[in-house]
Amino acid sequence: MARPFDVTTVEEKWQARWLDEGNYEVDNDDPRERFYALCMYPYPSGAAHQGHVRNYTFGDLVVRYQTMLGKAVLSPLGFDSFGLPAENAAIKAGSHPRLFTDARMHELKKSLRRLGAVYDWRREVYSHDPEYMRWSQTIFLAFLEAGLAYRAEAPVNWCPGCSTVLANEQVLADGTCERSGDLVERKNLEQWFFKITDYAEELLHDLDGLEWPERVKTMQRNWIGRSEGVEFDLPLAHDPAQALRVFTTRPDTGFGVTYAVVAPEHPLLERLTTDDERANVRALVERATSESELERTASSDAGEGLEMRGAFTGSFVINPFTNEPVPVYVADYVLGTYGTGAIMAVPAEDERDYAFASAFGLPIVRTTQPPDGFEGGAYTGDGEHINSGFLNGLDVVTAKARAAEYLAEHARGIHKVNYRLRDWLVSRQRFWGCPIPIVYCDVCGIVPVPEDQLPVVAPDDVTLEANGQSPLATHEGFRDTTCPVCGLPARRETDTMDTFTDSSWYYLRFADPFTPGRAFDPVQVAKWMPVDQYIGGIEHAILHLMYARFYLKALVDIGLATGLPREPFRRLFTQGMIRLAGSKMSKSKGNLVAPEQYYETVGADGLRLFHLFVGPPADDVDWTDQTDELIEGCARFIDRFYRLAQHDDVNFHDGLDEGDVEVRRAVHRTVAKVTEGLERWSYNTAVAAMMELFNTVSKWARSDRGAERATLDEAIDLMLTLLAPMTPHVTAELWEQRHPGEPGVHLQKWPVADPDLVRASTITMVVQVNGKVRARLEVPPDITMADAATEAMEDAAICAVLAGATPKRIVARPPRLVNIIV
RNA sequence: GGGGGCGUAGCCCAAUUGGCAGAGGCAGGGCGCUUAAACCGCCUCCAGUGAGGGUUCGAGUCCCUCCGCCCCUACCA
Repeated sequence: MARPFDVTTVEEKWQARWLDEGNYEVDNDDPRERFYALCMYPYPSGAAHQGHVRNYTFGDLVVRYQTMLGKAVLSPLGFDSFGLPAENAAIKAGSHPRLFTDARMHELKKSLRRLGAVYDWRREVYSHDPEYMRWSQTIFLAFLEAGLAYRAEAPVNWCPGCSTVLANEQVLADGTCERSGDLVERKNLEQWFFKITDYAEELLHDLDGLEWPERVKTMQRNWIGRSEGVEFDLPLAHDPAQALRVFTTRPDTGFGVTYAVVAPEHPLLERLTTDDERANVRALVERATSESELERTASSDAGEGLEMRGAFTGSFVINPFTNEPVPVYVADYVLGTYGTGAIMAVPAEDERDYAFASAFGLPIVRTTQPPDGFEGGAYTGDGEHINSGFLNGLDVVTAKARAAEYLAEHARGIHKVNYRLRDWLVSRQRFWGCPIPIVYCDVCGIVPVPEDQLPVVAPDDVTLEANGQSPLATHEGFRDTTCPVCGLPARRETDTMDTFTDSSWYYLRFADPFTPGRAFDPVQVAKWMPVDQYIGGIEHAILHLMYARFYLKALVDIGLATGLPREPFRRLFTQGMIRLAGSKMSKSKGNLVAPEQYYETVGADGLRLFHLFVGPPADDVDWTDQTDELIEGCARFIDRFYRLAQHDDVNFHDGLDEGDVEVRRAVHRTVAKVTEGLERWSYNTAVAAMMELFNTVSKWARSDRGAERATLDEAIDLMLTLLAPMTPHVTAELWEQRHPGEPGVHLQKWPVADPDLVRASTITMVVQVNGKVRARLEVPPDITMADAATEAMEDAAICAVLAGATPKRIVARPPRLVNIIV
């Protein structure tokens, strides 16, 4: 494509200049109003892909726009540089993850610079920087001291492919690893956990005050999974001094409890099991604990084999409502890790219980009257209680309260809130992560590495193998140490931390990486926090965003972030995914369309404009055969604008006429439209408004009569200003051509539309008769309801249509419309 | 199974939040420029809003039902 300027030369010139000028380096004592704009820092996987381009285009627009509004904008960037891909690649290539990562980071940085995005690079943070690791480890130890980090044996998700433990969040619904796709196994291991569950209620509650997409808030609410109910005792029939403790959200259905179920891991199971049933129970427990989640659920999904998933223990417990004994089963559909690990089963009002009862031939007693015509098994809706003694006749809400009171009196019942959220498992049996700064001493136990010995950094000469062991465990020089307390031989922790720990506090480090001797100075950080606009992918809706929220709350509580707000991200925007042939464009799928090729042809500005223009920023983008044509269309607009700004084919006249004033009106209306578009994330319509204005101005200036000079100058300068955050290179270049020696376009004040010009002198009012458009009138914008009706009725065309008929009703919505009903 | 979102022209998308369905772009067609083509400039074609019903003076927009696609989640008692 022949272009009116050399894209590469112009873009490189300005990229270099922005780096030199340092206009986007802001100090913590900057007197301007503050704005913290943050894009999720990337995992360095090599050159930027279209997802990055989209993300950082939006981010850069926000940074430049807010700066032009006169604010001091904090715009930092760093790299999420620990993680599995680098380690796996290093194993394959026989090199070191650091070499690999550093190269990729360099590449990505270059590629982002090529996009024209501006950052305060003095604040750069990357996870594997020993200086960053020092504070990641300090925070771990602070959590430990505060009781927020603990060690426990737990059944964990073990991925044989990645040879590491995974967090629940990293296991897909089908029981496979989100990364490698391998079937996840269950294993019991001693692991480190963070007590995120201590914050479950606050994490849930504080969502209300955040300007986040509802979708993301809903996902977090579901993940936390708060449920309210009653915990109470089911006394053992053969030994009433002992009881099985259960949790239910439906105490009102107590009269319908026909059996109870304990999880295979339940501590009482052994005692509940009678000799006759022992073999069956053992077989079930064996199967349940060894099978993967996928195998466990496969049978129920197929609707068969449910009888394989449970067994009678031989024992009975007393239903406190009926005082009748009911059998106790063990079944794998009850989870050992939720509630009390045991349930009362009400087949008539719970679908899972219904299916189980049906398979085992257990009685089903309705306690809630289903509506007429209800078909199917369990009825979980509201209704009048039946077969329920003192609860008969009540609705569910009332019956719940009454039943809870009863249980409190007769079965040690207490009101209880349970959460689905589990504590955060942070241990990883991998090399390329931040080492957990702990020493195990036979005498002193778990000993934190003293602060003056931090950071604990992994040695370079480690043999990396995917053999199921922490690579550091095989390195004697690292593993074997002495106890910091007693000096006797001791062993280091050889696991590393989940990389989500790194991204849980990087936004704090960005705000103050300057204060020596600490992770950050809360007083400095408080000048910026919370992040005013956080931008990233929807894929982080649960994990990263939940962990980061937890970290900040915890850091405030333990005194490392005193005075800071308890929520890190005030406003969140999640951009749409780029998809190719229906699936997400990603490196792992190998379906990338590299941005590099477009830098050469349409330039960064062209590609940026495309991402802004293609559709609403929150929507997914389908990359199709036509996409290249759309991108070229964006470049074409830039070229057209460039020529107009250079007065190609433009004619001039002296003295302001009505046509010139109309253009001024259009310009100022566009200022208002674009500003509104940028404020409400409607970048596509903002770009469209620019194109529309361009068409208007171009036709006017290139007509035979031409343009009035000052009007054209104002139009072009304002257009340059409005486009400056979108296509920074070409606007900077043109501004410099037009205003040599003056401050650049990005240092200009964001324009404010002249309200007198925005207001139209007249507006077209539609007159309808019975909803059909019969006339259009030019009326003043502030026409009154009465005048609008009168003018409509007096219009000749309307009179003709009415033909003397008297209107039944006149609906006037001045100045837009009058509808006459006859 | 549960939760959420989306369906407007051949394609990507607008529509003052209940008021004339079309702002912008892509593709297509025509004309001009050109020896010619590309580039460039101008002009132009194209849907009644997935289907059906309801509320309303008025529905793309609100409410039901259905169809199609997408995302999240999944034994949490």
